[in-house]
Formats: sequence, structure tokens, C-alpha cells
Amino acid sequence: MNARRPTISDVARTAGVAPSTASVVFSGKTPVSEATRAKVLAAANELGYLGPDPRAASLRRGRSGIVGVVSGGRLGSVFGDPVMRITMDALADAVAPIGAGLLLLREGSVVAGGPTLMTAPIDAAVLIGCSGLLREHLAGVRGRGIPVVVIEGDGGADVPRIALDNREAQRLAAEHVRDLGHTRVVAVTMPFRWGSDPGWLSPDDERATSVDVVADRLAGFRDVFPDAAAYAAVDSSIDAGAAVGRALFGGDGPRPTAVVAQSDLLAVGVLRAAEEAGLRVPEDVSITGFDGIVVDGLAPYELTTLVQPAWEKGRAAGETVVALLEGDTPDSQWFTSTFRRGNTTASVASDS
Amino acid sequence: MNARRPTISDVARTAGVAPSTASVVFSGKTPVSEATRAKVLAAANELGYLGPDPRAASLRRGRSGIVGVVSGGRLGSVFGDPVMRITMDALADAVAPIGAGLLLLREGSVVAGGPTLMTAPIDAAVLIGCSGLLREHLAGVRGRGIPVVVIEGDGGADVPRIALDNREAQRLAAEHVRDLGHTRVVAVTMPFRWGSDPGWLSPDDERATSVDVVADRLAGFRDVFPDAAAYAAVDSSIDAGAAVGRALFGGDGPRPTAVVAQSDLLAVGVLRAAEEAGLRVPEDVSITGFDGIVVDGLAPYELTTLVQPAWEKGRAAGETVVALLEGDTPDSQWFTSTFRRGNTTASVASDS
DNA sequence: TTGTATGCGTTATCAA
DNA sequence: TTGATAACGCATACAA
Repeated sequence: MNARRPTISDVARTAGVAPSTASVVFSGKTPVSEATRAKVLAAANELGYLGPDPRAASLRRGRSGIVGVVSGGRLGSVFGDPVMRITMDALADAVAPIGAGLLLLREGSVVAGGPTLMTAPIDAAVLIGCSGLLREHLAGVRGRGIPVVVIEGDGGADVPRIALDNREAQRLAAEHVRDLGHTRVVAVTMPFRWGSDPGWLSPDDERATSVDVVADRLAGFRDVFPDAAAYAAVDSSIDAGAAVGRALFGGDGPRPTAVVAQSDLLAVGVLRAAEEAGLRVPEDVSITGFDGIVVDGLAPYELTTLVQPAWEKGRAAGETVVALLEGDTPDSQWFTSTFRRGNTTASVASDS
Repeated sequence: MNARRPTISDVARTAGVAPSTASVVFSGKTPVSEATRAKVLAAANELGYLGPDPRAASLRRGRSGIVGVVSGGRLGSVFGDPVMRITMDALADAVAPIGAGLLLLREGSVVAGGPTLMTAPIDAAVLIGCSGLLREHLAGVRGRGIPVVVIEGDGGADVPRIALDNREAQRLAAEHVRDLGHTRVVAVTMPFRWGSDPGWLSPDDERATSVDVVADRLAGFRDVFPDAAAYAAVDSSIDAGAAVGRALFGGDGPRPTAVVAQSDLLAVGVLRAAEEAGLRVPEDVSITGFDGIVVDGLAPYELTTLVQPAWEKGRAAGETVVALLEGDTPDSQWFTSTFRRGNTTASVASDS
């Protein structure tokens, strides 16, 4: 016996119909008489045929039903951020109706040999929180005719973007802090480059910041505090924020009276470090976050932060992908964050 | 001009070589003289050819470089669990060397039309934390010759498993609690069915529990407390645990003196609810978790829990996939958890 | 080291 | 409603 798996031609032959007819029975794209449908199904059953081979179907159709999602860093750190999870969730929902799923791709391959934008059979790509370095790769994918959507970043002229008012929003937080009278203020940023070390941002670092979201939020901060110091965390997590906070509060130098963090997770970490250092929030130090996520166990604190529409961003990205695949030319979409005053900010203490 | 994208044949023709030669230049599977390589590359450049089409290559090779990862529930809730993130991260690392990436597939499609095990061009599938219901689908994929690996579950006779000693480990926790003198003990479980409602588990529910990991851990608990009540959470998260905790501690009935939770996140939620209810941990109520993850902001508590090797499990799953794709017949692997005593358990108070 | 020939399994197009 | 035909773009076995 032949160990070869049955193909749709085998089924057609057994059923006594043309391959194209058998194909149509499975795809349902054309009406088929009940009689032939039954014959074909019977033959398929007899031969153990389980339906069209997705690989062959992709070649023929020119569609694989796969959307590549490129993000910086490891899965663990990317999905550790609730905003990212929500965004991805909405994205997955939005592309599901066209039968598409998400293929996880990592910028700057962590492990050699992994799949890339150029080698994976993707129909479209979504870049999320990637560094600008990735733009070169974009040329390749786009040259192939693969649509690209960029979330929180700039993919170049005609790459639709899903953007957030990072700069304006972060400026709001900075202004809030300034209006409370703070002058010794420090910005805590997310990593400015994939895999960058934590530490104070030098002017060079700052100029070389390649992650748009980091650069934009920092710019908003700089609009208000042009000369303040900025400290980059190793990633956007509570742990990373706590590490930064220990550096800020543990030293002998003058302590900041306010910290403007680029994410809620970082802010919570800083807050924990402040508590560890015996500082009261907001009396001794004011802290702002960014994202507007719910951090469990934070009570009685409620972070002063900027609430961003993460779900909507993901949905919009997915819908943009769908539109592009249908040949439309969707516009970029800008979303706005909402300032939410919590109880982690207060006027600067007169004696501090 | 023809808008058609150049193919490798076009490149070969322009370079004045055979298609197979041009192919080899890109795949590097066979030595090519420097001269022809240069010719081919020049031609490719001239035509704007960007390398082999991954879809065509998959058909020809019979490999797409895609591993489907099936999990229950939404992305957000799946990746909300640190154990899952670590496992997926390790899995991604382990399959990267063969050029494979992870395609996210959801059990019980949340949204109609999404990709499925049968329609996605996958080379292999990894089931993780799925319900037993999925086993039917397994027949289909396996019939296609697609290797399957199951993490924390049973895929049937010759499906390699990556297993954890859930029952034995959970029994250890239960014994610990029993040895501390507790008799009013409640188990808090993860959802016993995808999308199941939270609430007390009836005997019927318990019999119908289709998620192996839930059933196994519950069995371990039952080995020690055959008649204790069990309460199912809506997912494995702090919030879900807190909701359960409020139900346990908020009522008028007799309060449990110990809670055996099926995950650390649930345990932390229960702990928070206990605090809310004005109970002291561990004086008034003892709590155990499962997983051994680091939950930030939990200090001064250190959960009494079972530490499981999440990374190793993910790696093992990935390596098993690779072995299967190479035609080997790898064995299942069993991993063990380690009991870790924290400060969330204590002897039952004499007056309680 | 290069070229020739073939088929991977399907589906779109068109004509019957 | 069905069937014949022709790609889809590539990579391999084998011969030269």
C-alpha cells in the first residue's frame, strides 16, 4: 500500500468527479448538487481525506491566514504588560473574521534561526512597540506586497499607523507635576533600545532613542522639564520600576520630589521602592504613571496616570490589516489618552 | 509593464542560469561558484526579487515553520499568568532553531472565523492547559500527520506529554495544611471548563471537570480532604481569587481556616480578600498557592506553595516538537514540583 | 558545479 | 451544476 496521504485528486477520482468539483465541495464557494456532495464526502471518508492541505491552499490562494506580530523583547516581557495583552487580544479578535491568526515574531531574534518577517508565510505584519531600527526590514516585507501596520511608531510614508498622543499626554502629566510646585523631577523611561541597560540617560542615549513611544513620551516630559534627569528601566515592569526607584531613593544625593514614569507598571515599582525607603506617597514624593491599567493590590493608592485606549488600538490595528488585505487604503488612526488624577501626586512639601 | 512580482525563474533567466541554480543561491544547500552567485544576486537586485516566497517554499518542503499553540480562553487571560508566559517563552526559544514560530490558536473560538488546527498551515501543535474536549480535534490533526504535544493534559495513547506531578504536589500542600490541624478547608480551583462560571463545585461539576490540570490538582486535594468544599474561580488571576475570597470570607457561614488554591495568583487574591475582611494571615486563615512564581508587592508575605519548573516544561515541549518533526519518537516527560513553605500557613488557632 | 525535469496539492477561470 | 486546464513559486533527484 502507498503510505502517501490522499489528496483531493484521489478523492475526486474515487468519487468519480473532477478535482475541481471535489475542491468546491470542501470550499463551498460554488453550489454543488446534493448527490455529488454526498459522493465526494463518502469518498473522502473512505480514503481518510481530512480536507485541503493548508499549505497548498495558501500557495494557490496567495493567502496563509497568518498575521505576523512583531514586538521587541521576549514574549515574557512583552506579555507581562497588561496594555500589550489587551492590545493583542483585540488585534486577534479583529483579524479572526477573515480567518487569520497571530504569529509571534520577535524583533532582533533572541535565538538564532527563528522565523523572520521575510521567511514566515505571513499575509500582513503588525509592528508593536518596535524600535525604529526595524524600519529597514520593512522595505523587504513591503516590497513583497505584504501590508504593514505600525502601532506606536512610524513605519514611513504610506504605512498606516495606530498612534497615541504620547507626547501631549505625557506633557499633561509633567504639567500637572509642575503645577504642584515640583522642580526636582525625574523621568523614568522604558528601555530606549531593545536590550539596553538600565541607568541614567545621557544626552547621547536620549538622541539615540530608537523606540518611538519612549522618545515621544520623553519629549512630552522635556516640553515641561527640559533639563530634568531621566532614568531608563530595563523593561516595563514593576520589578524594573522598583529597581529604578531604589536607585533614585537609595542614594545620598538629593532625592526627587516627583517621578514621572512612562508606564503604570514602572510607576508602581517606583512607588514600592519609595515605601521601602520610608518615603510617603504623595507627601514625600509624587508619582505619575501611564496607561491607566488596573494594578491589583495597589490600594489604597490610585495612580495619577494617563488612561489609554488599549483595546481600541488593537482593534483598530486589526481592522486596518483587514482593510489592507481587501485592497483598501485605510488611514492612520490617532488615539488620545485621558488624564486621571489619583492620589499619588500632591503639592511639593514646603520643607523638602 | 507587467505588475507581476518576479519569481526565482525570472531571476534565473535574467542571470542566465537554471532556476535550480538560482534557488540554490538563496537556500545555500549546495555549493555555488562565486561567479554565478554574484550573477544571480545581481539579477535579483535588478528585478527587485526579495527571496523565495515562503508560501511556495512551504508547499514544496512540506514545512511551514509554524507551530500552533492552542490554549483555552482569551490571550489576555492566558498570558496574564506568569507561568504561561514563561512556558511559552521557553517553547518559542526551543523551536526557534528549526526556524519555527508560534501561531496563537484559541480553543473554542472566541470569535467566529478564526484559524483552527485544521485550517492553519502548521507543522506541529502544542496544546497547553486545554480541556479534554479538545481531544476530538486531535484526531484530525494527527490524521494529517501533524505531530502533537500536550502540556498538562492527556492527548491519548501516543501523544507525547509534558506533565507535572499535579496530584502528588497538591496532595503535599493539603497534607501540610492537614498536619497544621486544619479541618475547615476549602479548595479554590481554576475554571474547570473553558468559560465556566465561578462558584461552588457540585459533585456533578467535579465529575465533569474537563481540564486535566484542574482535575488532577483537585484529586490531590481530595486525597487528603475527601469531603471538603471546592470553589471554582473564573480564571487564574488575582482578581478572580479575590472574588472567591470575598465569597468565602464575606458570608455569614463558618469561615474556612485554610484555603488551598490551585495557583499562586488565586492564592494572592484570596489573601487580599482575607485582608479586606480583617482576617490575619496566617493566624486566622492559612493559604497555599501553586506555581512558585514571584508576585510583586506581596511582601511581607511569602506564599506557601509548590514551585513548578515552568521554563523547563516549555523547553521540553519545544524539544519534543523538534524531535517529532525530525521523525523521532520522543517520550513523555514528567516534571516535579517542589514544596516551599512560606509564611502564609500556620497551625490552626485553638479558638477558631 | 550546473542544468533538466518533475511534482508539491490546491483552486480560479472558463467553457460546457 | 460540472469538468478541463492552468497556474501558484519553489526545491529536489538526478543527470550532465
